[in-house]
Amino acid sequence: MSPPESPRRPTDAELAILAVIWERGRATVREVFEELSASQDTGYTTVLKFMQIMTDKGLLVRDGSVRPQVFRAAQPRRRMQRRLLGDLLDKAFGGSPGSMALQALSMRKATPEELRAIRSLIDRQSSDDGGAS
Amino acid sequence: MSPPESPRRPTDAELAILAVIWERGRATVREVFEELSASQDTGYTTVLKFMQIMTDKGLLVRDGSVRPQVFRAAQPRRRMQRRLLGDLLDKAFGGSPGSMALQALSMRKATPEELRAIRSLIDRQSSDDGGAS
DNA sequence: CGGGACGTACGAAATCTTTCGTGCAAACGG
DNA sequence: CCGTTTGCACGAAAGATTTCGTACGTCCCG
Repeated sequence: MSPPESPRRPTDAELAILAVIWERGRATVREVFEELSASQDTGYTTVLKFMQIMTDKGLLVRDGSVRPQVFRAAQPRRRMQRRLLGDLLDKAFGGSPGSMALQALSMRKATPEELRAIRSLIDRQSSDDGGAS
Repeated sequence: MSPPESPRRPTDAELAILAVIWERGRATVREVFEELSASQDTGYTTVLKFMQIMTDKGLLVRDGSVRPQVFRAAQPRRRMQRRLLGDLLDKAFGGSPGSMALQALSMRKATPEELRAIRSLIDRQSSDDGGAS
């Protein structure tokens, strides 16, 4: 009925909760609360309320069959990352992924493994281009 | 007085206005309005109001000495991009710039020039990392 | 059994964002 | 000079987000 097909973009507070759940795979309200309250000042019922809202929005899936009910992310982390990145790409980077990637990389150092993966992706895209210089 | 040193993060609507101003360097309310109303349904005074708010927030700088007053971005595009990217990096990518860059690049194809720049940046970081202490 | 701790739902206040309407001043054309 | 158009500021409504208080149910311990 209510849960829409395309979940609305998560707000900041929702994203903080999602981050915890993505990390753990699944979590109870208390688990999320414990983890969040370590870094920020928040109340238990506040977290609970958000998780209820997020379930309504279709961001989370709830299993109410067990006593402390457990929640999971409705969408995999990757898909959400992709969405958020795409939004930002259009809104702030004029649709230029290269500029975005460049700045992401210059912000902090990536792991050698990631660098390797990026290089490989770039090589694939470059060959497409066909440039003997 | 009011204009804080670190301007608050722009909202979606504000970002749309900033995008126009970044593109042009400077703009009047009407110019921004014309450009925005081409793609979305918005009113002139709505745009004006936003630009006033953004000036208060320190996102824009206003020159009221000329008749249609002109606005400029208080911060260069780059700095804002960096900020937004940094936010997203922490909130949705677990602080991993590599993962972020990888997904940005796999979303759309970047220009050869950008690819070249990225490769060069990666090379620099790789050598840094692997080498002697 | 009774009291407390834990879990859940709900409502609503407090804020922030988005959108205009209105009032007024300046500039412009005839 | 007078009516129209353009520009600007302000206030306030409508919507979205964030934050809890409160009420209630269940379960466990003594």
